[in-house]
Amino acid sequence: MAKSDRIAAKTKFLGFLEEKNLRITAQRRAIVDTVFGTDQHFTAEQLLEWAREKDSSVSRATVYRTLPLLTESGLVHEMDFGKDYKIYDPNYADHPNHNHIICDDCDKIVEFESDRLDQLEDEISTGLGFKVKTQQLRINASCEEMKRLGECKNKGN
Amino acid sequence: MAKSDRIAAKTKFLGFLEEKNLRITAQRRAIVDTVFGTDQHFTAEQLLEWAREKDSSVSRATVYRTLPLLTESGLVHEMDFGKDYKIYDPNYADHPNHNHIICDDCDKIVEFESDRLDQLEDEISTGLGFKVKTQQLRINASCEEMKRLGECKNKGN
DNA sequence: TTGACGTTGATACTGAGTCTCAATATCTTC
DNA sequence: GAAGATATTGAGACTCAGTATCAACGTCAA
Repeated sequence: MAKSDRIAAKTKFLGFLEEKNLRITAQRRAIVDTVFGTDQHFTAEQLLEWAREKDSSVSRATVYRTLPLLTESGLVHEMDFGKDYKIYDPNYADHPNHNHIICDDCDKIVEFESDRLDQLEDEISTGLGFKVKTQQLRINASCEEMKRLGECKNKGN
Repeated sequence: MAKSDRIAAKTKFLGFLEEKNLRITAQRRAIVDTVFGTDQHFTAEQLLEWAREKDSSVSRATVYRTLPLLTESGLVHEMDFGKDYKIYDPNYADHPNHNHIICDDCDKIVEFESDRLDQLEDEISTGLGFKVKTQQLRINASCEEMKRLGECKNKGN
């Protein structure tokens, strides 16, 4: 995400708050600055830690209260990969329909989009009498190619 | 799952225990009977409750200890739909590659398989340098058709 | 029957996420 | 700028699925 996009995302979120008659507080600013100051996926606990570096008064409760606002605004995407925690993606606005391949060896997450996939999912769902609301394809894989290129760091177990 | 398949699954699991030099206990029998005595998806807590009806001595710990054995044996499939609990599917041996549509209104889960989908996933993954190990497509949807047929019971909230 | 050892239940614990509530900050109105 | 209505805050208690511990017990081969 380019720097201009980050500023745009931040502005959009502040607008979202205003629309809903929610207040712009120092803590929310710190959280939003953090979220749109990185391209990385993060967990709630990571966000808490990072946001506290900007404003030490940010509490766990506020982080957990702000995350649903961020996802509701459509700027951040919440993902559940079946670990014990959720993962958040700050690049959602740019890639709203992406899927994930997770390397079981190194935990690396790769995103991809596919119109053919979206189409097929739609077709199948409609055939079964459903209307797709959201969709999440998760592929667990081993990164053969990445290993060869030395990009896969095996977990030490 | 037909009754004969259930008995087969149970026998296979007992064989799996024997192979691994694990003991066949009354509690494991109760759990296995429960698992292969239903077609329904279930949670760990549900399994505990049901198994206790067969043998009141079954403890929560034993259920949680037996579930990984059941999934390791390949007879039961563990799924995480991003709720706060995992869901287990006792029909896995018969349909090892199925996907799920979840109705957001009534929590109903519908399974489906698609060769075209499997193929497409494989193609995309290979193109990105990965080798698929497992895959899980989850579609959250509203069951338009089911509502019309009166099969969707909206949650009361 | 014995004994090695796998398995058990009760219960304490973990950790992500939620709830509560009194204190505080924001923003609008004047 | 002050006041007031009310949204928001942090600390910490709480929830709940799942895990770890450990002494007592059950299984099964010999």
